[in-house]
Amino acid sequence: MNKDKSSLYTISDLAQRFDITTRAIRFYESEGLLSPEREGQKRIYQHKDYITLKLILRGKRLGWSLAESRDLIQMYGTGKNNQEQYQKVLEKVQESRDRLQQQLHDIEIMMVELDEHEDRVKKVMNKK
Amino acid sequence: MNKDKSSLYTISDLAQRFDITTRAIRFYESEGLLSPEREGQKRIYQHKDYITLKLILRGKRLGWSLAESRDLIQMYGTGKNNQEQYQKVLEKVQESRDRLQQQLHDIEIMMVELDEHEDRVKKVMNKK
DNA sequence: TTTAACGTTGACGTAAACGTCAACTAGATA
DNA sequence: TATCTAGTTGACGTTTACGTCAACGTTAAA
Repeated sequence: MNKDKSSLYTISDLAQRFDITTRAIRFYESEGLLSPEREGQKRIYQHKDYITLKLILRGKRLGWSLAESRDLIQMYGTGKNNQEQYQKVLEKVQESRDRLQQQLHDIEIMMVELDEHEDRVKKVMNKK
Repeated sequence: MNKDKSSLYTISDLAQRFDITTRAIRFYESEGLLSPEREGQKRIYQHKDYITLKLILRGKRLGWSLAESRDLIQMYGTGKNNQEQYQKVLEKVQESRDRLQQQLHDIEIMMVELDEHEDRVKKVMNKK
């Protein structure tokens, strides 16, 4: 296991890589999702922080709140076998899957209805 | 075409059917998504309003803003061939589809990683 | 040594989608 | 007639996830 220099980032490094603002990154820290090292007063981020940010943003895409993502991150972070926390995360994942299922259904219907609408409009236009 | 009495609803009728509050329904009206008839000062909803509410809630599930759903609803409402509006809606639908694709990918990875995490935790426990 | 570039900590502002509460009205019922 | 039960219109409050200053501290280059 080697400590690779390339796995050190400044806050703006990370902001660029993930296309978010430094403000957002600091906010995630204030919410307990990140806890970077310091060098003086400056934050220094390591590869694990990079991974955490990936988890945060993935959670966001799935509609998770930051508090919910925090649970997931803590679970990975401790490495302990916190069964309760694990179950909570599993439930969240299941919820997300169900929501996705519903959304797939919604989108399907919406497209059918849009097609039908197009057909109706075209028919009306031909009558003229 | 018959005007069915059963297709008339009070605001709390609709609230019950869709499991939302009357406040929400009034809010949708104030945002220009609904425009029910009045009987005195009371709102009377018809079947088309029921349909509109269905569109609103489906939009919400897909992460659309009320303003976005309003475009969709207006499009259906006018019955006119507003090509520009139609294109805007189509784009929105496409966006939703893309987002869903990404989410499906995210969920898949998340589940794999949870599995891996479980395995690691179990291995550590067996070592003891 | 001054000026950039980058970083830090408050603190207040913002947007969307309602929730909550107050004050009022109208119709139905005891 | 008194009291429910629903409904109505403001108006202000709430939550989440940051955006946007302001004021200040390093560090490095000109």
